[in-house]
Amino acid sequence: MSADQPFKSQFLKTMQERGYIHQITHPVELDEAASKGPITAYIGFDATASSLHVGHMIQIMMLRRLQQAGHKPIVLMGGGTTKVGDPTFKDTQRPLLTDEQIKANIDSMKVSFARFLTFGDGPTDAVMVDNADWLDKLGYVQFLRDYGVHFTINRMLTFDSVKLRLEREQPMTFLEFNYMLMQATDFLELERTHGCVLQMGGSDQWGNIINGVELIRRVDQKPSFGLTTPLLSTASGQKMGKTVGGAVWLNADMRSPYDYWQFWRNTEDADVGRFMKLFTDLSMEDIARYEAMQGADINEAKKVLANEATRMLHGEEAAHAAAEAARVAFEVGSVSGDMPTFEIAAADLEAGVVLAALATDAGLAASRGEARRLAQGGGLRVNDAAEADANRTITSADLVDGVVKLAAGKKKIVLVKPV
RNA sequence: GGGGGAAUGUCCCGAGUGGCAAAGGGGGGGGACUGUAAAUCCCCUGGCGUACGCCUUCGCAGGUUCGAGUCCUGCUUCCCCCA
Repeated sequence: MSADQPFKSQFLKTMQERGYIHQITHPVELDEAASKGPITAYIGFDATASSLHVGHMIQIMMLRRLQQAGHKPIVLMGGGTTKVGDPTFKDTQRPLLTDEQIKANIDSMKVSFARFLTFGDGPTDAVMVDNADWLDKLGYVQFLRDYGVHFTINRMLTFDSVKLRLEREQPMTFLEFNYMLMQATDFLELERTHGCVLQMGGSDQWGNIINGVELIRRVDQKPSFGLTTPLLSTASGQKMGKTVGGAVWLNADMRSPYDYWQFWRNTEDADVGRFMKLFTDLSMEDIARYEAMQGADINEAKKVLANEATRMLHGEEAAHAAAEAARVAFEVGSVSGDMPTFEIAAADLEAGVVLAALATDAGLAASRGEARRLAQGGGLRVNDAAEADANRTITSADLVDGVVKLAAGKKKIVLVKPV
């Protein structure tokens, strides 16, 4: 964990210099193991949504670094744990997902993983597993006898996740309390079936990861390791990952490559270097050059960051198109076909549509009232002209080059196209 | 089992005297300034309607009242104390 003694293994060296490491259970031993030969490591992902989002990127990138350094990554999908439902959000009882939904989610997420990892049967090829495969089969009594004996309540109560809850006098259910045991058995299972020796995750997972390490040591008398990443926030203290218009999904059908590019383009100055290290494959030397940029020049670095990040996820072509669309939109002030579009029946447009309704349907506002407020505040623009009256009708007379350009604020742009 | 508290604008925290679309934050959105950044300042933040307006909201279900987030009854969930 300390930066004082340099790591020997390529993997940890990279991890450290690029800023992925927050804590490691046994840094020296892990370094030793990783420098001797290929090791296997895993990260767990929930299957609650049909797409991963940028918040998952740091984890995905860790697995990528692992594979790049000649080791074997395992993607653990929480098919089993998702079935129970994450109890952390106790306020809103989230509707439980069906087996089919979970399966569909996993399939859908796999697409994104495949952009960053090479899957297959080779020694360093990534594999994907689903903890439903073993959690579903657990017998309660058997589970208690096999694993329950290795956990003391005394210790479990010392974990931050539990302690915080108790201090705030918030309820913690027994189910939730058992969660850490289930996660620990995941690690044990992977250690036995795949020879997995390392679990990685966000810093909030530290306690859970330790439990797994501990369990393996007690049950199988084998060493294993845990590594966590720092909590990612922007330089100004915001939680990383949100943007105008909600979650930044990785799947192209949920968030366009254009939006994804925009997300990275809007990175804060102070974060550019850090994000480049974490989210691109650029060399440390290149990054150092970009990091040195000052003032407005740093915008060039942001473009590079956006290009690289988008290229990895959506491919070279999509990245180019997104960059070009952005250039046209912001630097030329014109329109480009790669901007998000909203299709409307030509007949409807011919007849005329109330602007507030159109802006709402096109996704620029959540309701007509919001569109009205937006217009009154001067944030709604039609063909680049601010329009304070959201009640005016938009007709085919407003078409410019075959589209009506609607914008909410400076960055949310939608082209309305008659079909 | 007994006693005492709590649930508020469906993003979160949180004030609330019988007249309340309901204080104040945070978060979010927009504008100004800039560099598609940060910081700062200003505006907005339940839905529908062009509008006097209508509708829906304060755990759930009833009741008192011209009128209830506010009073009464029952229920649900959570917290604390006693057993």
